[in-house]
Amino acid sequence: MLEVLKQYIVSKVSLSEEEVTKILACFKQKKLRKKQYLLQEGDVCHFIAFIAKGCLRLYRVDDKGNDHIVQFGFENYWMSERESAFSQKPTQYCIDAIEDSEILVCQTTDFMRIQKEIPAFEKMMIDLQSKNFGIIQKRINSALSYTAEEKYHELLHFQPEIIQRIPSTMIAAYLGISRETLSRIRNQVNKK
Amino acid sequence: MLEVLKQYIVSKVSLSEEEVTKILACFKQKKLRKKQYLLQEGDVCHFIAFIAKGCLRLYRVDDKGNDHIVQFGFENYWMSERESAFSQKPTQYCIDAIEDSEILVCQTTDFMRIQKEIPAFEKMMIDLQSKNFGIIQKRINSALSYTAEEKYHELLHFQPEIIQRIPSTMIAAYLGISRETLSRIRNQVNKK
DNA sequence: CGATTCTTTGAAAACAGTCAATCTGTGTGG
DNA sequence: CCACACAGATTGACTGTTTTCAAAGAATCG
Repeated sequence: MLEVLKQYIVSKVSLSEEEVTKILACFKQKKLRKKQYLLQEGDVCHFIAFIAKGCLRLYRVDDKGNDHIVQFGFENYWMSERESAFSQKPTQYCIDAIEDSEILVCQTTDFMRIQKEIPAFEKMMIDLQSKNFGIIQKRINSALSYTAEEKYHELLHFQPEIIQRIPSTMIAAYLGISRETLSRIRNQVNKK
Repeated sequence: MLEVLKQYIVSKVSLSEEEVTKILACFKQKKLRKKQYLLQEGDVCHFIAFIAKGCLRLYRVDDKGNDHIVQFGFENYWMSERESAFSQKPTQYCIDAIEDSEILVCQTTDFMRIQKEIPAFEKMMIDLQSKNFGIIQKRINSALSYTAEEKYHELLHFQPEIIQRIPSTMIAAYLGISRETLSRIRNQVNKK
């Protein structure tokens, strides 16, 4: 399972064998069953996780009990709640597994340390974060400007993996529309 | 004008006089007239700017010509289009001044350099970014889950400065609702 | 002061949400 | 292997919200 992370790292940056080993040493394997929590509202997030297999979600539950999904994570994605991890304050979000998953977990403190020790690794993470920033900006944009149908088509076009793998209730919670509306849109699309 | 940035920095981290001078040396003053662009769609963003006075917006124009505002920036805020700045690719966003403004501009390359040279400064920026991440996550959440009226109330509560300073057309573009709807909501609120 | 831009208001139409009922598929236990 | 229960997905009718369009009113700037 560590092998997946190793492959991921060497594909992104060139590091010595030694450095790679040092990085991998900070991670612990963990298996998550479907629906199992990795982080719950009120916890402080002390980790960053790499997804070797499966898929997770980061979401928030509102007063009425509805959840709103901020982000999905699949194989080769990182998952964390940065706000809490940096501020060391309790989070308002949850993370759980959508499928049985295998992840590699690193404590925030260790993660900061290896970033400092291995600048190339730090650079990789900074690049990733700025890319992420772009994605999240795009997401704000589409949430603000698109109709339900347009949101669905955007997803179909840019993240078809989500549509294939994720149950539709969750897709609705990700797009900010009701299950029923999503269902109707799907039907229309299929008829065409 | 550099004084504003200096005050900002020393209030956040403790640095030697020398280090502060080194940082300030990377910034150039620039005045922006109201409506003047700092970044246009298609440009590559090579800078990060500190707002000493005034206010700016980061936004995107869609196919129909409507703009959608991702972010406002006031005094003591940083403004940049990170995605483009990191990837060195043309941006899809615009930045312009909402009021006559005074900003301090630093080239991305210089900025990266001083971050490396002065770790405390880097830490300050990383902290800031994670805080920013939290804000942006909250923004996704409210865009997905709130009605127009709830969005307005949230703004009134958490960012009253925006309501006081920004013309309402732009507030609507920020909340993802039409000007007319915003106008009606304002009226209802005033009557109560 | 005139011109332009921004804001408000009304009425109709489009859109999406809610509720309730039905349908589908999956897995479980008898 | 079947019957049943359960969760998820679909459908229809209705309701409520938001947009759109058009027109009028207010504010701002040169």
